[in-house]
Amino acid sequence: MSTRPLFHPDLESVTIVGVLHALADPVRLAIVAELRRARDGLNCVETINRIHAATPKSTCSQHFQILREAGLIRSERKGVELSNSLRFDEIESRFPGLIDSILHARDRESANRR
Amino acid sequence: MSTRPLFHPDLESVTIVGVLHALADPVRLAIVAELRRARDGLNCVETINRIHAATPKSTCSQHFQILREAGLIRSERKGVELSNSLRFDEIESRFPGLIDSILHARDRESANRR
DNA sequence: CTAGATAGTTCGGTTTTCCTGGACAACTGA
DNA sequence: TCAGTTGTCCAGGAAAACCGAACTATCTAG
Repeated sequence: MSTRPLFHPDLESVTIVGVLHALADPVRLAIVAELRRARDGLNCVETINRIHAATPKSTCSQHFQILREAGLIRSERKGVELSNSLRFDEIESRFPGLIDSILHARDRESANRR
Repeated sequence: MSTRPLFHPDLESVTIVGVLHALADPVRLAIVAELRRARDGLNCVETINRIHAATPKSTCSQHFQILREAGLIRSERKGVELSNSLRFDEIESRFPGLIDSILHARDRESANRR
């Protein structure tokens, strides 16, 4: 793993278009849903396992990078792994209700499919 | 203008990922914001004028197509033009609160920029 | 300390998607 | 019939996504 510092935009430079783009992918949306549910940070592998996605490592790495640079998640190095968590309170203060209304919409869709 | 029929997905096959992808573009998001505000259908040129976008015609045509095929707007031919309107009530019944929370987030962002 | 295993990243090539100018089709009004 | 307007289609080039393979960094067992 590289030791290059992880870039996290500050809240003011988080954009809706960036957020929507980051969420406009089934895997990334599932990652965010999972991180929303989780109490503590989750590493990438664990997150991907939980959402039952068979996505190649390099693609996952990219997905997390996109989420991070959109300002949706925060990733801290913990030894070999990253501890990823949703920047929920921050996003909530900038765009109240946004995340949950999107996640709620996703839940409704999968509920309908059954 | 072609006379080929315009495809509109029915409500059940509208997906959040599709919706988010359609909205993850500044021009398309502005179009939706404008159509949300408008009482009646707006044609493409008029819509683009109102949002002050200097976007080439062919690109606009594609933007409207993407919004239409994501299920967000309905377009009816009225002579030489299209009358575009937001499928607000439908989307609202499938994904309650989604559209407005996204548009609200967009408003907040542009309010902050001033 | 070394070997092996694990977590992520980087690189390069392929595929896919996006953007746009230019030609075109359909309608309208003069 | 002709000019102007609205929108679509097409084809290219540009940009972004995807993914295998090689690599780095860290941890653990022996």
